[in-house]
Amino acid sequence: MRRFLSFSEATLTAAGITSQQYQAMLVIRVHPARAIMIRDLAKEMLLQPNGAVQLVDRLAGAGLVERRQSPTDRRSVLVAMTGEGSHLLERLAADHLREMLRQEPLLAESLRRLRNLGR
Amino acid sequence: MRRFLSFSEATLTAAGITSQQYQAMLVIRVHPARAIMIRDLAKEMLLQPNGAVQLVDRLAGAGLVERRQSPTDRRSVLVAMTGEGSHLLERLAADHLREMLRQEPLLAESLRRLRNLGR
DNA sequence: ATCGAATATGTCATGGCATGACATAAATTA
DNA sequence: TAATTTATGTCATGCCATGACATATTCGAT
Repeated sequence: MRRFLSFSEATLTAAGITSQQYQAMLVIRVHPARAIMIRDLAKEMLLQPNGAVQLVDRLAGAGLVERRQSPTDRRSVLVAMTGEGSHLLERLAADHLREMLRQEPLLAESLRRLRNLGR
Repeated sequence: MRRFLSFSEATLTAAGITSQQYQAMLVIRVHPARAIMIRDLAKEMLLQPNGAVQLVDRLAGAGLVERRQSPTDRRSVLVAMTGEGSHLLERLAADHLREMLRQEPLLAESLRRLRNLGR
């Protein structure tokens, strides 16, 4: 697990973003409307809402995400990917899947050993 | 994976330490002499040496770890667990193993799905 | 034996991340 | 309409990690 996370960290650093920013983009991407309220983003990432605000600040500052007005609630903000953000996310997700598949046998073996420990 | 890490985070927060601090203690505990040079700690944790210095600062500040003079090299410092640190580590490691075993079936299932994705 | 390079630790400034405490505006409900 | 709740945001704080740099010690080549 730690090995995979380490690969992930390196890949993301090279792309100029962090793990949290990547996770946030994944959450947005997977969301039905391709846009999400900050409150919901916070919930999915197990953060306090104000932490999510600042995460979105940084993503927006990097041009990967943009804030839109909600048509139904003037309090809330919808966060959506920019073209640049989408493009980057696709590339990174593909890299991650490839690496995950590459390391899958090793992880399976660790899991087998763990299972034996439990007996 | 994220679910387990989330459990880990909560457990560690309740104990008043962070993930990095826990990892560092594990590395020290596993080391042959039960003591480690800061340089080697940095290597194992994939950090820059100066980052490890500050991590040890915080652990020492919390009384979980202590610095000792190396008998062979006056430049270097040996970091070892205190009694308090050892005690805490044992407890946390047991909690983690228990939870890992509890979530093992779920992880195995995810791995199966991943393997199918690869075909 | 000594001088220069390499090594080990440490300091400082910076930036991302996350929290708690608090503030503001808009929506809900009583 | 008044009180409450909700959504976002600001501020101060602390951990984490980095790059740039400093100091002390050791090692190696001459």
